[in-house]
Amino acid sequence: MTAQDPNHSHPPARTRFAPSPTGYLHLGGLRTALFSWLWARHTGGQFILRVEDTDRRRYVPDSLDDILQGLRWLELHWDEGPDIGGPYGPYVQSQRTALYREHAEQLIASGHAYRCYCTPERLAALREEQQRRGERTGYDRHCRSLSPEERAAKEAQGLPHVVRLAVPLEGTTTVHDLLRGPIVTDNRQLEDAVLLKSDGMPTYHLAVVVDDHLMAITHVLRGQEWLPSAPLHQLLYDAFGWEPPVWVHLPVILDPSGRGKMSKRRKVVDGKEYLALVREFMEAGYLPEALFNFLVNVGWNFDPEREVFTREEAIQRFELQEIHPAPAALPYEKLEWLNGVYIRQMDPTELKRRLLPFLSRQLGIPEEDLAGDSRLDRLVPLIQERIKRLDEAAPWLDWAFVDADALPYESPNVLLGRKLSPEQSLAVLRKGHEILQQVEPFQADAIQAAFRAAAQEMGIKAGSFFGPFRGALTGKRVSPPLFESMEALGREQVLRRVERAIQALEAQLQRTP
RNA sequence: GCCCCCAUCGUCUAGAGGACUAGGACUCAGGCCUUUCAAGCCUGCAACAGGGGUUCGAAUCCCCUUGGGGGCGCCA
Repeated sequence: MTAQDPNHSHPPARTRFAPSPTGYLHLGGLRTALFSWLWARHTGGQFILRVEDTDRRRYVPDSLDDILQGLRWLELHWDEGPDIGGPYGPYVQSQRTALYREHAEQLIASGHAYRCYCTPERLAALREEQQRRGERTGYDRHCRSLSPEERAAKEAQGLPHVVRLAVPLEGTTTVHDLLRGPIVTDNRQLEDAVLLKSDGMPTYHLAVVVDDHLMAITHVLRGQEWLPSAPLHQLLYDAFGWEPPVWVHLPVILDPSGRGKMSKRRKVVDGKEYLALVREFMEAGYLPEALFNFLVNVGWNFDPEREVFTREEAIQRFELQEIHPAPAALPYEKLEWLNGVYIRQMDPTELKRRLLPFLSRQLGIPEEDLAGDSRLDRLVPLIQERIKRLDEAAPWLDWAFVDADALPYESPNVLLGRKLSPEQSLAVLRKGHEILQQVEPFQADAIQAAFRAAAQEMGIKAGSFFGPFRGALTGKRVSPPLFESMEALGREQVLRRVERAIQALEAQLQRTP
């Protein structure tokens, strides 16, 4: 049995998702969280949430809520985290600053790090000069070679300082990425990165290494943009004498045009708008189970012959080694299709329940009123196979929730049957009105049978005969199935609408004799 | 500019040297069904980036080129 055997069992893994509260959750972040969660669940381990809030300047107050909400929406529940605690807390980096300082001191003492007193101005000037000369930008290690006397003098002045990693001047550093194998970096390509900022906060490099180790994280899944700094992290693990976790650098998600990393803003390509934030997908009426299914199949493949699967099945089959390391553009049309698949296979009662907030908002009707409206129970199954997103239901159903008098016949053409003149359409409506008054029971089958008979009698194709009623009922050319819609509306409303349509057509004929 | 990663239909992907006439899905096109629109069913279009090796045999292994992506902050 090889390590790549899908049936190979793995020891319980501890994975984490470590967002920074500097912006709203986007699909790239959600995918990283999803894969981390999947691996923890697959191995029967733990999924940890940690907040990396060490950048005070970029902090966005409601972003953490947004992130937690997004994860909960997809039901990626964490076993340890800032809100629920756990044995390795606290899970918020700003509450762990003492830990980082201690570890930075430890590195200084062991000669793996040093204090640097260079001012931001000096660094900016240095970078500018390097760029002007076309050199690789980076710190020139000015403070690394300070003598003890010089250091003491700077200290005596009380100068602000950072702590930098003393990268070996020679040799190579090897990072083992699960998907790519060993990656060897010449240490001369590496910078003496800042570990502790002058405000006492750690940078990502220090914090992530200290926390992942202290929290006993076994597998680090993160975006590929971290690959270039992974050697730094390896060096830190070496300096501390710790064993690094398994690193899995996930392929970046490209924006829909396929060029460039997906941004956090919705993107317009060829006139189509592509969402980026998880909250936008929620608001647009995508189902979490569909988004879950969709995201799992980008960068990994559940089964070459099967597109639709449950989360339990995904947990069971998921394997880190099978992740495809190439960057991928999100196939949005596939998400649209998948969402439709999930809507269609949903229990209609459940669909109605999920539709309520959307219909309420879009139709301006309180949710409670809609929930108790029996018309909706009849109507929802009719649109179930016609919508791909929950926000598409309202335009299919709005006509049913206005009074007959309020229904606009904006284009008189909606009242005309296909290939029928206004006069013929009027005759059809009058005939139908008669039928609708008498037909018993007022149910789809009975109405349809009567209508078909009438159509045949008049020598009109059934489809053409039905057209004027579709318009009369809904004010639209496209609607849910006609007879079921009639049944849902009830005889009285249907008759009033047909009467109004007859009046409208009569008025039109008088105007244009 | 320097460093790194990646490379199969338009897109997401299957493919672990012979089972490849390169499979599936979305999209698109055509057809069937039909009460509008959908849904469903059927059919079709469509890819191994290029060049060198290795091998009896390469989509698969190696090298180069090209292309794409990422990174080079007291951001994460």
